[in-house]
Amino acid sequence: MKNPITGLNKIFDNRIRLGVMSVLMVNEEISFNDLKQLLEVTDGNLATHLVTLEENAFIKVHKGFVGRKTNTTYSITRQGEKAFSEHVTALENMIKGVR
Amino acid sequence: MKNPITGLNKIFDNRIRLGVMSVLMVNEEISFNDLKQLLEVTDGNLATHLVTLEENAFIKVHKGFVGRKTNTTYSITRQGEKAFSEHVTALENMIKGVR
DNA sequence: AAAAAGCACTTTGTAATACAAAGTATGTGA
DNA sequence: TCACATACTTTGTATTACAAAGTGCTTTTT
Repeated sequence: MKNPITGLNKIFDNRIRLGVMSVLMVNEEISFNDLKQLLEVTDGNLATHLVTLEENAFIKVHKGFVGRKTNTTYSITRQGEKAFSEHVTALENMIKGVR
Repeated sequence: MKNPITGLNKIFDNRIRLGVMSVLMVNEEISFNDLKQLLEVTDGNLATHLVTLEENAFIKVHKGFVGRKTNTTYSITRQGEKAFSEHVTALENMIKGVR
């Protein structure tokens, strides 16, 4: 028998970071506020998790405007896609064993 | 768009507890030592995670012997199967979005 | 023009969590 | 008897997560 949790990325152990990444896999970009509402987190908490993801080069930030209001959006990077995809593969392999 | 991380069980956010559960989904029972080697954790750390799972009634403990040596084994409970299965379903739903 | 509000943070403080290492109880093999 | 194994428990520390409050900038409201 093999260790079922090898290949899981520690960054994605956290559910909020997991949520951010899975949203960004299917949305080209999403705003700070939309993310906040979608994941139901406080802004400070979301901000720190976004910093973690950015420090790992998994996401990138775009500061822009909608009309005259500031609007920061986030998108996934190549590395982010790769890392998340590998994490999901590891999850799939784990699940394969149990289902 | 819906929150992709609803339905995830917080107990299974931790990778070691996730590993224990996924092992117990496919093995009727496993010994403390085998788990320890499989998941590559220290005994103290494993013990605390096993306590957490037991407190949540997700696993149960059997103290026995192999020959004359003590041998503690763990198995999954009905509730444990249900909770883990729901967690995996939530993961699958999340993955469905991204794959 | 002043006040209030929105956005996207940053800072601060605290609570929870994770973990290694050391200690313990019980029993075994040499 | 002495060292070793099992399965913990205890202790201490480091890391993490989080809410709440504060900040700087801009816009909208009055």
